[in-house]
Amino acid sequence: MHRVDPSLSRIPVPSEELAALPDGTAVELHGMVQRIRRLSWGAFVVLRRHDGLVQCVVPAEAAGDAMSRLREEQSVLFRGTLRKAGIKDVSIRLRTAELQVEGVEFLCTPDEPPSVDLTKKVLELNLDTSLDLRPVSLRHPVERARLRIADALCHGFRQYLRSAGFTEIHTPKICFAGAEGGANIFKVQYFDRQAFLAQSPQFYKQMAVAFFERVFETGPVFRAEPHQTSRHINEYTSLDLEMGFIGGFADIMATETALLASMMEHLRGACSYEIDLLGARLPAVPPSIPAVTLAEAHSIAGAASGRDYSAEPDLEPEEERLVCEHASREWESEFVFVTHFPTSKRPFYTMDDPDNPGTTLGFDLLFRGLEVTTGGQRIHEYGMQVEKLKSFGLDPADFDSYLMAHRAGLPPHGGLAIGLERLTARILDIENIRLATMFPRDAKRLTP
RNA sequence: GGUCCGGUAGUUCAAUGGUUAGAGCACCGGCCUGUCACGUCGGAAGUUGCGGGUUCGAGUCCCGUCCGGACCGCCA
Repeated sequence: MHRVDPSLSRIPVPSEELAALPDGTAVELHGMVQRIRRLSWGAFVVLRRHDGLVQCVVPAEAAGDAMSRLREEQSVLFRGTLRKAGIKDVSIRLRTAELQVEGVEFLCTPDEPPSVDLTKKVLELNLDTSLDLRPVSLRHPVERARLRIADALCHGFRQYLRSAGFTEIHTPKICFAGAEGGANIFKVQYFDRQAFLAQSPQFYKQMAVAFFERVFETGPVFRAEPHQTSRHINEYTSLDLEMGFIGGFADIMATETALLASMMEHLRGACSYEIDLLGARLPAVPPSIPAVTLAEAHSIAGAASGRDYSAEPDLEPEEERLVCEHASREWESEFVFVTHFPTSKRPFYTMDDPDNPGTTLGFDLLFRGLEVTTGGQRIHEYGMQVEKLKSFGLDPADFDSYLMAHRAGLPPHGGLAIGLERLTARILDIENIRLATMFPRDAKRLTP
């Protein structure tokens, strides 16, 4: 037996701390070689570290044959001293100092040069190429910065909800039945039975309301729909929450408003480098996000386009854009809630509005022309839920384990789900949400 | 699933139906150089997605097929 050496648990020094070190401090930096500019006396080597790029000065005499062995995408360990510098390149994170290298250790040299030019300021790849080459293309500073934004949003989501009395849960992704119904569910072989991939943590988070009152989850959900658009993928990250003891569905919208404000504040603080690099324009979350009914949304969109949408049971993508433009112009909000979708268009667990029969206490949140959230108040009474299942043509017996929670009593509750990739894409003004996804899954893409 | 658009070098793109299909970046070699999208000279790099057809001649026109994209349906 031997014990693990605890001193091996080293944390890479953040760039902010490097920037604060006095001139001449001896440091060791590891990383991968992002780009090399060879000069007569040596080379400038831009090192890709965990949190950003740093410029290193490698004199020819620094380490024997190091100059001739240097390659892009090598893993290296540089020993040297920090020196003040004024670096113009905004893709470099540490701009006030550089590493004067005195010793080089090569940890790994790639077998082939990268298949795309990672030294460019912007990786100008076709979407398909970028996705095919994901293990390489994501090494580019701009490409990986998008995922860092998504990470910060996720972190902000967790941080706010934990501070607001929510418990993080982890629900199964292999399920007996789907929450949303319909044919858009992936079947999987589960030993000798058929199971399904979760379309949503809906059932489980509702059950959890009875024991944790407020819960959230960040995890994958799966939709087997053959859609082929810039805003759909078949596996996406759902930022879910569910909360009990609500006074009405407006409580949920109010919670999302505070949540989004907190997430943006966190993002601004955690990702200033990435925000600058990507030229991201963070939205201001108003103290109160405007809300319109579906009927009002149709009327706003109709006035803008001259078309009549009033018979549509749902919002068309064009309407989402028009309503957002209207909200931005007239109400100074890039966010807008749309409420009261028809009963037939919302899942069976959605509560109907007793004051407006045929419509639901559900909402969508539109942001910069795209639906980024769906939420609503759920049915908490057993009898009401059984009746609605039947009216949807479903057999309550198929939902016995779900209805067990209703029979045992549930507080009035509701919740929502934010599409992480969609939110990220709209914040960054990315055309296709696949670029806000590390390894997107769609009808035509299963690798990498 | 429907409609429309596209597929040329590793990559991003050019190329009236008419010489040997070109350019930038990357790559390889030389020169220069505290660079920062470094500069400069040269080199290598192609089954024009695939199959058929029209034509004296097809990257280009036609048909089929494969792959991809946008929009729609559906949804976050």
